[in-house]
Amino acid sequence: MPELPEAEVVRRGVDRAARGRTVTALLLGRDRATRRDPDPASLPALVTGRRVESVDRVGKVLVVDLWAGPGARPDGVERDVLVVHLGMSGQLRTARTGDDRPAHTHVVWVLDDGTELRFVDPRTFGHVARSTAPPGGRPAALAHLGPDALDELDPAALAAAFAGRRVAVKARLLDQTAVAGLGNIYADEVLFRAGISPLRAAGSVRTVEVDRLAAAIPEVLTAAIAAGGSTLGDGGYVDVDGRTGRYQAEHRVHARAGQACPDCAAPITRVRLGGRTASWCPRCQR
DNA sequence: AAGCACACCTGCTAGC
DNA sequence: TGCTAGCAGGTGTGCT
Repeated sequence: MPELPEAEVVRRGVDRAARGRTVTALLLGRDRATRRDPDPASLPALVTGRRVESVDRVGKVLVVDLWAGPGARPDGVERDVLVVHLGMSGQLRTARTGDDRPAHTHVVWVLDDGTELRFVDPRTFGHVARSTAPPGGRPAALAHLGPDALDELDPAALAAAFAGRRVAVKARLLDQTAVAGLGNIYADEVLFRAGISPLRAAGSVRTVEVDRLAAAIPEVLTAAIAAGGSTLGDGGYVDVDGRTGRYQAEHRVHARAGQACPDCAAPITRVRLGGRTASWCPRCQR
């Protein structure tokens, strides 16, 4: 479910709830949620007693920075972090300690103020794992990700990601090693706003088109964050307080096959592309 | 070696 | 009403 805007809305909620708090216990449920960690059994000992210094984001992945305290962390020290990937169906939810936990709660951070943070993930494509990060840098576990679509992408970086690639431009946008943060919803939306067909070979996109796309990406992502993200029909995405997003009302093409294009009124088409569904306007997008 | 299919899961919906 | 097939926001692996 969550793409960059949803991850960012969740990040802000986790930051509000957990930054500065000390973790008094880490409870692990289903093993699969920690399958990417080198030694899941030792995670509670690693995390318990640590203070949440910051909650960051790279692409769709959240980074919870933990410091053993008690004082401020000195500069220049390698950081222990937990990376949290929400996968298709993952949620992070805050609640009072003692409240009933929903089904599919796989990881619980018990905090020192009587609240807890829960990782809930029915489809179990998400995960929680430890990593380490250099001062001010990215965790080692996220080294493979390309530039963050909101914070690190510029026209030159996007052009470099496309150069010489014969793969469809939408598939390239979904490749997290090329650009980190776009998923199926926002890839459809940014291509529409840039007037580019999702089926075009990435390497065939001209400079002027790359520039339009590089401008559309932060515009769409910023607007989506401001609207609290996108919650599609199944209601799967909610923020830490259980609130749904509102950006789905602004979608121009995603999941609107058969409806009229908002710009030209031609019917929006859906095609199968790399095992996913792409929605686009064949008249506006060339 | 880029690009592709597939596996990994659960839940919901559309259709019979 | 009840069953089943198909589909869903993602990504790591292994094949060609």
